[in-house]
Amino acid sequence: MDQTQAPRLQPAARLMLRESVYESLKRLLMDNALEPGSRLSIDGLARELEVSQTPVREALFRCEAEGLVVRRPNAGYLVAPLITRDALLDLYDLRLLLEPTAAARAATNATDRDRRDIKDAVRAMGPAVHGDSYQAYREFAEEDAKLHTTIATAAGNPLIAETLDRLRAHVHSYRLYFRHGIAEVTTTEHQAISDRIQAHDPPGAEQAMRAHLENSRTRLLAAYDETF
Amino acid sequence: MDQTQAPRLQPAARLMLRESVYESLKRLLMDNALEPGSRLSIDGLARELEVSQTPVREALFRCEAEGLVVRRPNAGYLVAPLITRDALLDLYDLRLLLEPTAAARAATNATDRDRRDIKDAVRAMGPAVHGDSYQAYREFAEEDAKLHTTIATAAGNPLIAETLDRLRAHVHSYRLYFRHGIAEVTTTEHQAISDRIQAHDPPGAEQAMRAHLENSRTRLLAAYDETF
DNA sequence: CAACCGAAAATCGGATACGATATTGGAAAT
DNA sequence: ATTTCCAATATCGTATCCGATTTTCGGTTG
Repeated sequence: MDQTQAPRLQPAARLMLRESVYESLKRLLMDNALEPGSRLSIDGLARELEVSQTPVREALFRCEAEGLVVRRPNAGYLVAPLITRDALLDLYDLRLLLEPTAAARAATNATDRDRRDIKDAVRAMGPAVHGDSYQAYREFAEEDAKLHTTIATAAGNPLIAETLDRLRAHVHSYRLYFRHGIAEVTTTEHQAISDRIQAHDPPGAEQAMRAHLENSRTRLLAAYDETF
Repeated sequence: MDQTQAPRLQPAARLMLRESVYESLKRLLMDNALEPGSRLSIDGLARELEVSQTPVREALFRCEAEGLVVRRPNAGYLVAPLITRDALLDLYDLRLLLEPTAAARAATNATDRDRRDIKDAVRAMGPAVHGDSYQAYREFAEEDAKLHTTIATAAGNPLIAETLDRLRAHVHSYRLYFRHGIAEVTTTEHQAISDRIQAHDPPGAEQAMRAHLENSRTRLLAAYDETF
């Protein structure tokens, strides 16, 4: 019964190692633990995370597809730079095409379950602002993303929700606010959207969402311009 | 100077092997050379394409992200099933949210270069219909995708063009038409869109694009219902 | 002193082999 | 005919090696 093999700290963790590496990397990136523009060496990450290179490469591959890192052929990966001002405007432009419509549809199509989820998501965001730490804002950003996703899902076309998720708007704003400092948070705008959806008021929901996005864009641009 | 090494047929093809594997796989999938739902073994593909497993795994990873294949954890990959009728409706729903607006914007924002590209793309689609083969329709589908991308790009917000590309609408319709038989092709609708953009007529372009998408949806649904 | 050049070091893309684990398909048994 | 069990097979991750390219760094030159 003696172990002739070298002892394994993690005996072949069958829990989808590539996923956990991806999550670890994403967290490192989102928390700005890695400076935008700095290099990401494959086996450096492998050593740091104590896994082999295979799952690291797959995680980087995925992050590249999501725009979190950029690849230079035969020269490794870099942490993706912060979103530019122009790209930020494009992002909100697209959101303004999709989300007000989604909110209006949610006001008619949402199931009771959907409406409850939306109400819960708004309520969950109140306490998240308490702490002054980055961690607190991070939680807020995640809750915010969840609310918008819930509304888009309630609209009835899953493709719209997927498309919005893919924009990772909350990642960009989080990374910006991280540099600028904690932003004030407006629960009232979210409350207004939820109210109009609960009231089965499509035009109201659409308008509330549009106003929220436009205000959000203004706040984020102000943060951007103050930082740079 | 004698080569003690075994001769290499492709001396370390530095042309990004993962890319070419991805392209090969995508072509196999699009041409329905692989039945939807059938299994895709990693080293089976590796042997067939005469590469090692490493680039195959990365190509499959990418195809999974694009929805061309589906993965069952610890049990390999399957060729993704054809799009469902509901998903087809969702797809056109989203396109109708984005593309008419994009066409209207293109009518105002397009540069001279953009307008020329659009004109060329429409012109290129005339001859492509000639052959009766699948190959001919494949070329048409690619040209069609290019036209829509060009218009979206001319609208000025690259994020919109990316979003539309990611839907891979032409892949879905190609795979459907492949099963159903060759569909007739309407160049007149494309011509109308191009005309309105060339004439700097935003409402006209928007309307022409909307009509085109609605007709396209009708045609594709008819093909779908006849097939199943 | 700055700019350029070339060799060494680091790193990437890929190949290959191997172990552990999970799935699968078929034979045996109820 | 349905269930159980087992062997074959495939995936996922590890470890290691290789050629090619990129980067870095030191030295030479204008």
